[in-house]
Amino acid sequence: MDYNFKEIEAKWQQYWADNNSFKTIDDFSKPKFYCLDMFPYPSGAGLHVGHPEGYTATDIVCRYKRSKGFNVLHPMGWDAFGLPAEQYAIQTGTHPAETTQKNCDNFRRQIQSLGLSYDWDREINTTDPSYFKWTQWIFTKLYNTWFDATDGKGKHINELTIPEEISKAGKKAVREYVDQKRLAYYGEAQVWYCRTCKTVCANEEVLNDGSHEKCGTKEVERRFLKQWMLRIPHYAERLLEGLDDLDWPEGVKEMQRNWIGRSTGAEVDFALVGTDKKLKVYTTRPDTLFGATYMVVAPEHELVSEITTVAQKSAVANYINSAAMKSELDRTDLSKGKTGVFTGCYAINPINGAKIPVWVADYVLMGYGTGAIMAVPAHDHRDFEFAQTYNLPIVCILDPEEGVDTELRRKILAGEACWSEDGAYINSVNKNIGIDINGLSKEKGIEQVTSWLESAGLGKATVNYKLRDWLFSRQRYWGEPFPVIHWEDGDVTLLDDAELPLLLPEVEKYQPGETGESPLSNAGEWLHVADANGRKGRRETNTMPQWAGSCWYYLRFIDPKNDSAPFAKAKENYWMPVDLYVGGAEHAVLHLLYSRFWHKVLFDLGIVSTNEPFQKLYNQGMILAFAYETASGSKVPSDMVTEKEGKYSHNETGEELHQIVAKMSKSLKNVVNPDDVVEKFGADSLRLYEMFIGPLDATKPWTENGVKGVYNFLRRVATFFGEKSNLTEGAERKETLKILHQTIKKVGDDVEDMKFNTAISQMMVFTNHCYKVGTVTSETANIFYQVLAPFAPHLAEELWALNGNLQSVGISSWPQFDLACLTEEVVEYPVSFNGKVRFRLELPVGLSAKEVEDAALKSDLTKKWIEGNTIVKIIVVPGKIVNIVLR
RNA sequence: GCCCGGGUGGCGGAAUUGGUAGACGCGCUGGACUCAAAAUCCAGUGAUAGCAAUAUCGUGCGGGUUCGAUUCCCGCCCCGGGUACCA
Repeated sequence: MDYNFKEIEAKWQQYWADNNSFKTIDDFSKPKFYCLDMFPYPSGAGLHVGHPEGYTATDIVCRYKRSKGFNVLHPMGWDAFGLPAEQYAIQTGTHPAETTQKNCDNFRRQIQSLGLSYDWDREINTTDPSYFKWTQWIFTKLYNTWFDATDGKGKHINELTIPEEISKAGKKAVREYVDQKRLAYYGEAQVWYCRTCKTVCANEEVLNDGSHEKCGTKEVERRFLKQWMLRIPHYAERLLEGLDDLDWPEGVKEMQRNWIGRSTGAEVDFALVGTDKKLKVYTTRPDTLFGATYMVVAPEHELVSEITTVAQKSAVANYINSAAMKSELDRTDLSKGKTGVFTGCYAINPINGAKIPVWVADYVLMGYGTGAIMAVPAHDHRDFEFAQTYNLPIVCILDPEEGVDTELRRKILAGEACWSEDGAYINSVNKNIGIDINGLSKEKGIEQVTSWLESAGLGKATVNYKLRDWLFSRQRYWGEPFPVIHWEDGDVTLLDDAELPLLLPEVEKYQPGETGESPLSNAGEWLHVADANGRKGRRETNTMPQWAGSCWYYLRFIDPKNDSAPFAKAKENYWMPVDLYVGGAEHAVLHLLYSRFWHKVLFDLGIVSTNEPFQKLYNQGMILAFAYETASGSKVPSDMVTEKEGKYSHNETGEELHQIVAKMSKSLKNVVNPDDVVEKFGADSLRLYEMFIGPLDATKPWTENGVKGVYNFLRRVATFFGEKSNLTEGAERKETLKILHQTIKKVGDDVEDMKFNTAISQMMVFTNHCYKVGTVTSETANIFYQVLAPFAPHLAEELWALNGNLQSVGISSWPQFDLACLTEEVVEYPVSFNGKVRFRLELPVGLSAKEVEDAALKSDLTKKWIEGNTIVKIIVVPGKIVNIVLR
């Protein structure tokens, strides 16, 4: 048989479509397997070879699981809100929905051409009103939820007890109180704003030199704007704990832990001299209180203006101004050194009564802890650097003892060097208050000082997180509108469920408004509303960020057409959690943290039945390409490169180039389009190569010769098994049976372990064997097709049908391997002398160690190797190796 | 700086409760077929020495444990990713 992949693939794709082969039925009696791909943003560029990598892997797992009797949910959809379609709209006036539709159609066509077994009846699109209706609905749930810290659980806002003094203070006070508790709130936030683009931009879009990545101008400034925020830090502890039981790559879990950034320490109050105010600091090292020689507050700290003395007023004001002008990147640039200014105010160190100066410096950040610190320069590198710059006292209270060399220790004790590790306390006694931690180690010190602070009412043990409120609004057109109305009297209300979805208005221009307002502020008719009493209101004009739609899409796949609920409870109960989630590592934190957060809120509200959404996560590695660069490091496009005997040179200059691995890029002309690969080698070859190129989680370069290699394999399969005379009836050769059953076992095990590359190599070994022996039985062939089917489904179906099977290979059961076929009769023992293998000895299987030893000693070859030496010891590992130690 | 990955032939990669290093594929070399080429099929292919049998070396570097180390331990080097004044 010729390997006519075009014909074969078209035929079977049609067959699967006609027979609804991949339709998932909600049959609750079967064991379920929910296998999810991170759904793509349908860009205008179409599919990249990186997309089918993950999709093929999950497809193989799904086809395998189906043949093992599982009810498999394997859906696909589009994360289709996003900036590119909107920018295209600004340039051309094309409605983003139109662009999106076109791109989705193209993505769908490309994905379908790969023979992936998705249930297309469950396709979803985040921009579809029937989808974002429920995104808006979930937003209203977040808005109407508060976090009860006592129970560690989110609850409906109706369950919030209003303190009596608040209710007495009137309606406005009550509303403010409640708003402070909601998981979603509308508040002032400091954001980046680009005057050229007339829009806020993300931190990542502002480059090192203070210019805006998108337009290149330096018209970027910080603005305070009212924005929607989500109180994700309330779930910090839950998000942290939840990680422990997840089957995720350790690296991803670690990144989430770092992002959440839990630290334990204490809050300590310092009295301010000459005022009745207190300055509250957060520290992880309350034990070093004796070494606190000054304090620092962030420039934005509310007390700054109050505590600054008249003499220091202008210096402080200047400093605050210049700090405000600095970009975040300047401010956090460690190489630039620390700056600050004295406020003129002093505080009292509660542990020893010392009067210490209060400074303002921008190395202290308002957003973490209390925005103020006690500085312990002897034992904190940042404080040390600052103290050196401004000649502030450095008092060592922790002796490193034997931990360092004598010179360094001398410096540390003299306050000339900084020591942040453990040691033994010195100078840490205050008899008046009964504190003496001298000689203790760090752990004990922290414990004792903290309990003293608590008993003295000066502070308390505190847990802090780096995780911040999530800025949840964008000044964009192409996003989910917030179902929110701002009324003229200052009231804010949400639409009723019955009024959802709130659709996007048609607008004439997609350009943002003049004052940092979203393009929706141009939509006059949509914008202005009035209630029954004639009260006027204005709709929220910001839209939700792209994360919103992807936060819960895995739930919608369960019941995508439900229009009375986001999903039916019974179905959710059956399908959740997701058993396998595959996608790129770039979502290690944001998407995966955001959706875990939403999921936990929904769990608390009784809307979902599992505490976590994704039980097992697997990150596919990136697919890169070879690129070429000159000795000086400049890159050369692939079409300018000539290869000769493993050396590369420039077509025109003849300069020698060396091969590197880099991201595919248009400028390097090394982008691979999956369409071209399918056209040239077929979908099965593309699928197989995506898996054979290397381990799924590794970063690896694409090579066309590699595709040829797997194409060659498939062609050899088609040629061998397509030839009727190669298939016989009757009993199979023993050796063929052995390799066949090895293959069944290895491929099955490897699929379970996501080791697809070695599964394929085993199938190659089997095929090479078939060529060697010339014929196999048709039963052997059938079994091989079943093993091949998850990987190269089109070819497997074709051969399966050719062999007389009437139903799809996809509905057959995974073959059982027979242990009896795998057992060897002889073992080839490597015999080594002093660890070096010298020869091999064939022995019957199942001999005892003693029998193996005797047999080895009897061999003439052994005698030869022993000659002139004495045997010290003989090690026999039955079934593995013989090692004879000589002297 | 800190955290997490990873270093194995010319290349992508196999093999770890410590037990024959280099499966499978690419590339390369030789042969068959062909007027020739492509395609295909067959054989070889870690390095060095040798006609060969064979020997020595060999999993980033330096040590250690062991009968035996790619695998375990200690100390380094290099590459990739994440993060960054979080007190």
